[in-house]
Amino acid sequence: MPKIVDAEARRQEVVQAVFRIIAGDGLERASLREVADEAGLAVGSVRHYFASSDDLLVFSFSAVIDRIAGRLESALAAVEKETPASPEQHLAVVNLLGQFLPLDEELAVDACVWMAFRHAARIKPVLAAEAERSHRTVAAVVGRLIMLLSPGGAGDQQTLVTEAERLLATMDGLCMHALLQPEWMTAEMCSDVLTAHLRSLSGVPAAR
Amino acid sequence: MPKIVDAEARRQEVVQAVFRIIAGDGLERASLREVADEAGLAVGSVRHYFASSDDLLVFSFSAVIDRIAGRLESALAAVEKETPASPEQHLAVVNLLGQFLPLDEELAVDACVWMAFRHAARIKPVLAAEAERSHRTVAAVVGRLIMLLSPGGAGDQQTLVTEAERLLATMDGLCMHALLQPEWMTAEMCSDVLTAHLRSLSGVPAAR
DNA sequence: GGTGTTGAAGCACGTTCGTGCTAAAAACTA
DNA sequence: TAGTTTTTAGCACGAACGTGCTTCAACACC
Repeated sequence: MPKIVDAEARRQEVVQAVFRIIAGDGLERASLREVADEAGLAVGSVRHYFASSDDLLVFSFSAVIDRIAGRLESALAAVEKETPASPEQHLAVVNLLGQFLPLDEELAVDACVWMAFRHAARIKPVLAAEAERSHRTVAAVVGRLIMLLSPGGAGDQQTLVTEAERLLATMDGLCMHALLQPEWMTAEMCSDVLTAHLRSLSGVPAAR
Repeated sequence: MPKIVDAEARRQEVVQAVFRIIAGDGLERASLREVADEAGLAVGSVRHYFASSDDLLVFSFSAVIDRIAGRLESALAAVEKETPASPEQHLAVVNLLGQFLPLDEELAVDACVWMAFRHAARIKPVLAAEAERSHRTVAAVVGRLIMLLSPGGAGDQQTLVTEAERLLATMDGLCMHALLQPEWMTAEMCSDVLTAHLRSLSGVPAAR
């Protein structure tokens, strides 16, 4: 049998190297040679775990989606535990939405990588399936959140979908600005915008 | 003197070729050879008008910013002509915000190119200055729009800035989704989200 | 203890990239 | 017509890329 090596752990190490490279130098720099260097391995070793460069990228994309989705769903569970319209629920909602933003180093790396892959997927067909999974997963979480925040759970179905898409767009825009214009879009500004949106949101279903 | 060639027009043709390549195959494919092919020129010819590859990219970035800024400012002037809170003004506002979205072929190409350059600017320092100019210019337009929509022009200064950033983030998020998930974010969905946001916006300053 | 499977490493090939440089072609001036 | 300057075209070089294929060392099992 082989050398004692946990193949799955090794793959995760390589993926972490991919993340660091994308966050620091962009996705186009995530070549096999660069990744191998960053992971402290030889090119042949990386290729032993990933059949091709595309394989490595798709696997990394999938990994970052799983990380983000995991955070979002556990945060959503925390929201569901709180009683509706309570201050505790509001805090849980802010915490959930904060998972989208690059508020600490780990979140920033994931956000960078996530954005890079989603944009790359527009061009590279191999990434398209994962990009769609990413969108579906995150949209589902935001959709459930909107349902929870909608008073009584009633409300027009169409309005709920629209509000979910609106919240999702705002969060993606905030994340983008925080990544690209960090000196303008500070953490405080993010927080202000977020609370303003939540306030605007709670009013809309009632006005219908 | 030279061959009868309008140098500025020739540069614009090359820039158009850059736009087509970025929109179709991504920014990393916008190499000198590809651009020259797309423009129907030789590599040497392109290099005659642009000192380096970076030069070409920076010039193209600047060009797309000017195009977008021009559209926005003329649309903003149209908004300013209408009487506040009138249906005509509302239409003009929707038209202005529609300039952000890939609603037709030309707007889609510009949006693609704009997004690609802004994200590339995070990595490539040569693009940073133009990226900041882009952000400043667009933020100024959106800021003036928020001022126009704020009843009486009064309202807390901080609130206005927050609302401007919120609108900008939402528009960028909408644009992004329309580019990356066109099957989910249709033109109709864009319109719905946009009107929902405008409704939420008009309520906030009054509630303060 | 021998043996075979597997992780790790590296070479070689063809392609593409940016760029410095040279030379032909074209068009206006004298 | 001869000369000058701009435009166009192309070659050559070094670097980086993905990938097929080979080689070496290490460990588990019979």
